Amino acid sequence: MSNDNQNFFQKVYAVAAQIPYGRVTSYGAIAKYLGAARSARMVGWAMNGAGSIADVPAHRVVNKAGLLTGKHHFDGTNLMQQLLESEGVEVVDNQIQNLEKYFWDPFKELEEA
DNA sequence: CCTGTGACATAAG
DNA sequence: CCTTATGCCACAG
Repeated sequence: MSNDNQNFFQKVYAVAAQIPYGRVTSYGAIAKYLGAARSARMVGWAMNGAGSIADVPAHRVVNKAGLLTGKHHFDGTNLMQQLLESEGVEVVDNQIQNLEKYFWDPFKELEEA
């Protein structure tokens, strides 16, 4: 099908929208789940458009290191961190603590679902 | 079609 | 720890 390309953003939104409360995932994980592990940047970019979509909690998507690299795209300076902390996620210096504890793996969570 | 870009990831200095 | 460089790929103009 030729509509896979266009579905890329939709896929990103779909996965991001399924991130449960108090959980986080990485751009690379989503990208890989979508079959485009090298397109992690596209995931982030998709999140850029996600800012217009309330169903997509972009603040739950961080980089591989659990670092809030995308916080600069949020309204305030530490809004992203506050949102995560509000969900029970420990965030210190823009970095998620105990990432493994909060990490939400689309493969594990969705495939086994 | 070509160029620029980007919220990543990894490597190297 | 930091910055710089490269790859990678899809979208926008």
